[in-house]
Amino acid sequence: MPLGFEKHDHSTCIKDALETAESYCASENLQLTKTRRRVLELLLHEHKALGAYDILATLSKEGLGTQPPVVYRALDFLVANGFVHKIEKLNAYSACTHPGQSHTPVFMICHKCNAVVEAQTKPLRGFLGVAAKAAGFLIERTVIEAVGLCPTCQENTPA
Amino acid sequence: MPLGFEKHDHSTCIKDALETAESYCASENLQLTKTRRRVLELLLHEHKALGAYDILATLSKEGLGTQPPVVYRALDFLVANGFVHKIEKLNAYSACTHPGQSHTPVFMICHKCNAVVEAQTKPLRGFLGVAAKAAGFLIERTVIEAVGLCPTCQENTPA
DNA sequence: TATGTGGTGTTATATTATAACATAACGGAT
DNA sequence: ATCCGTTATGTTATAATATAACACCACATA
Repeated sequence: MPLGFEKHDHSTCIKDALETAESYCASENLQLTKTRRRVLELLLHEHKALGAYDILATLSKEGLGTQPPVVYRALDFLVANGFVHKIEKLNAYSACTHPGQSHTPVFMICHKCNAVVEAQTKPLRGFLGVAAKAAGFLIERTVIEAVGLCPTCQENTPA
Repeated sequence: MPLGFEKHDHSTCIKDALETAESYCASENLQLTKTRRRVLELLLHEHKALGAYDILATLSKEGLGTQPPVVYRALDFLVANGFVHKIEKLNAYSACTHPGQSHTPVFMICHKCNAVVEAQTKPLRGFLGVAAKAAGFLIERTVIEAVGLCPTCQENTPA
């Protein structure tokens, strides 16, 4: 399965993700406005997480707004609708690479190059569910993040 | 297994945890100074996460320091040595309830009453490890947090 | 045309965290 | 005993992240 640290045709993956977002918004009567679309695009261009203020700096240059609420509103929309995830460990945001699929995302964060890859691990949800059930806890959302070294940075950082 | 939302003898669990911390520090030549000890104590008194500035407010009343670095330094020490965990989702801190045991902690966070319970789920580490291995990723730390409703709040919040 | 809903613009502020530099306390090597 | 490295504390200032609150606008529809 495509787990993400490999090279790939990036322009295609951006285009696909934008199209998916557009058609989903159309079907759900959601407005993918100029600023929202641009924020999603900026995040799709990276395989790393961007801070809200990094994004705001770009929006600002492009005349799309200068104040924090501009970017936080766009991010709220994108997160609420599953196009973007917040990486809690980094207080930063990353485009969803499995849009449309309901999922319990797992993020692998390289602390050297800051790459962020979103993996799918269905069994994980099951195990968390079992632990939660034993405690009588009702899970609504999960945050699962692993911090470490991506394959490339392991090679360049020999033990 | 004791998963934590049940009632228990709280004064005993605080005392035990402090003693464990003390003997560990003694054996490792770590200094559990007055402020560090007090911060750990404050966190042990709660089964919820406290923000750094909440803790600082108490320290300040007690004459243990008034500036942010005071509490962040104490928290850094306690986190680095495994006595306290940071709850990333809340930007807050919670005393470790399994001190001394090497573990991949899983937190269940009630968004109604703010209770935080730390569970142990060994299999989870395994599954994350498998996913990471498939991606060639080397895990160093993990953040696993579930947000939802604790048993008590489920009862008081009928569907 | 009135009214509700959702989106934007803007000012101000809250919350969380760290940089940087000075001082102190202690232990071991010379 | 003094020098020096290490660790901890005190303090000022500021950085980084996030939200409250209110005014305005556009559009749909009753």
